[in-house]
Amino acid sequence: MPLQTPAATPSPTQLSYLVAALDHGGWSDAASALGVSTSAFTQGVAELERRLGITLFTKEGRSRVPTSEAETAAVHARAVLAELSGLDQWAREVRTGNVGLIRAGMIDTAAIHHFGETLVRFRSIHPNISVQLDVRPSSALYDDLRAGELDVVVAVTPANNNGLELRPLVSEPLYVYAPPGAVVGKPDTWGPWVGFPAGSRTRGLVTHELRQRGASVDFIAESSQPAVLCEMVRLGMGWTVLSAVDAEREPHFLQRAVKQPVAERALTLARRADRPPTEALIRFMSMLISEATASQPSADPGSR
Amino acid sequence: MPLQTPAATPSPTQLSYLVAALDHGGWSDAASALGVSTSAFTQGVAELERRLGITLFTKEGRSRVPTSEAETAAVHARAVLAELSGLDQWAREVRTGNVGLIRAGMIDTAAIHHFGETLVRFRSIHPNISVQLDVRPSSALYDDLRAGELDVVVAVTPANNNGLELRPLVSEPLYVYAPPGAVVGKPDTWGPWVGFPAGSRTRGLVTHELRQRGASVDFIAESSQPAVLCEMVRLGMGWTVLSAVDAEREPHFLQRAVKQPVAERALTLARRADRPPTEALIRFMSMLISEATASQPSADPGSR
DNA sequence: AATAACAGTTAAGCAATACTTCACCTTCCT
DNA sequence: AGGAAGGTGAAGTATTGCTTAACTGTTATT
Repeated sequence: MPLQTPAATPSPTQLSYLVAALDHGGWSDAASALGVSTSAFTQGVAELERRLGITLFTKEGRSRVPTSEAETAAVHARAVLAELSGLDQWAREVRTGNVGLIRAGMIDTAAIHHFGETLVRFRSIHPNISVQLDVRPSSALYDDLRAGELDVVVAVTPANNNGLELRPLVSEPLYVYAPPGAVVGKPDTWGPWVGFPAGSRTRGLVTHELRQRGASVDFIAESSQPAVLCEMVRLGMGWTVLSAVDAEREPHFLQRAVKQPVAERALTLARRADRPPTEALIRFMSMLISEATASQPSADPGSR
Repeated sequence: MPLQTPAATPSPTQLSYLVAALDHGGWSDAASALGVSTSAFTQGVAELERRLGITLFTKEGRSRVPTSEAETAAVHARAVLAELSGLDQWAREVRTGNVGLIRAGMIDTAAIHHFGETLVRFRSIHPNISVQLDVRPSSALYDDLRAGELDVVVAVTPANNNGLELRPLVSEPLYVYAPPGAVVGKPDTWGPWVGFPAGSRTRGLVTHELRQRGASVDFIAESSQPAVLCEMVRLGMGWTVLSAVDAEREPHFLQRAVKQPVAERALTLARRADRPPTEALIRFMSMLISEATASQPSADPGSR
């Protein structure tokens, strides 16, 4: 049974014929305004009448005049076409990246210190792109990114970039901070520590570097919030390793125990490689990238 | 150059696929809900994405999940479909005759005496059918009917029914009315007359019948309004010939000068034969016809 | 690890649609 | 009467939207 659906609904083209017929003097006039032949127009109107089951025009001399039903039908037709062109226009704006929704995730350092101003500026430049920002630890962000809950993530460079497309953004030196009054000697005298939770990217990095230097890796307390770690150090609970932006900032200002950084924490921009970025997302990412390179003049300071 | 228009607009079918995809769990589910194969569904969604130029779904394992754009697009899609189904529903109501517009024309006698109540009742039975009533002399009504300004007319039976479809409604006897105190003798003593304007159907009829009886046809005043003619007669300006419903009614009540009618004026229902009546018009006409035969029990009063 | 079930895709073919052009047909105007 | 104007119909073609059937990649089962 190859019959598809004879009880067809009016096509947008046919509806546009109807409104054109009412807007213009005659059919050939209306047809050429739409850029089709009068014949196509005739057939289109006839088909519309068939589908609606209503006579829309009657012959009057050698021309056609609309019935009173045609006027009412045209009201509906115009409404349909208006909605349709609304859709069309929205699509065009999405394509050009003027509107959109970006679900972004960042670790707190990135959201606050590195890209806080960038986010504000992006929103002011693109008021019709709504940015939903999720601030959480790196691993949670990568999980959500992989699950498709997030479109883009700024976090500590992950171990496996499986299925992700990465762009390096900034590199943060990590320094050792000791409790007030502590004696800072050789690395093997450092500790005990407070730090990010076991399993976090930064914690792993720090543990590795401390071990290399022969320091203890005895963690007696954990928190994923840098501010909390700072406060613990100030209270004398232990030592920690943090980025300067996290530690040397009011109201929890700490002094570096050692001049040289013990590690480097690289922040990357990540998105799922398998889903094409929207234009809005592309704009967002390029803004992050350009701001990052601007604030961090790359690895060779002697250039130029 | 056979290329028609590659920048196609989304089809309603495709939009319905989008909303179905968001309403149901998976695509095959949605497809079967719409009564099409999953294959058709896949292709439809793909085509919609192509036409909009926007990625609406991404692969997630072995299923497909909507992007944030899809949700917004669906809002537009739903709007379009709602308007479209509004059109559809309106068309159905017009087809069944529940809604409509009827442009009717009647001579005043018909509008007031014969079908006044009918019009009121029709409006109360069919509140969504709007009846535009035009009350004018017969010839003007026929002109407008022929010009397509009116859909249906109740007037004095016309001489030429060229292109019209007629249905007899009622037949009115016309009586002679004389001024108060006038002596009523043989027809050749009647007159002078006041009557409908020369050229009107009734005037022609009356003139013809008076002439047959040997009466004068000396018209000294004209009006198309029966009430005005009555008043002229009461003021002694002349005699007239009117239907009983027009003449023997307050506040212009006249007494018949002669018991027997001098003529019969037939009122007919007329519409253009070349344009198909809407369902609403059919209902209107049948109501007029049934009321007319009810009030005028046909030519054989002894039946049953 | 093999296999089956599942969810969606792709290919091929077909019917309907929506155009085109060209030859009409009517009506109106001169 | 002759021609222009406005619309219609037929024939042919491109595009659309559907179907079935074979296929791919993922997830669950054994």
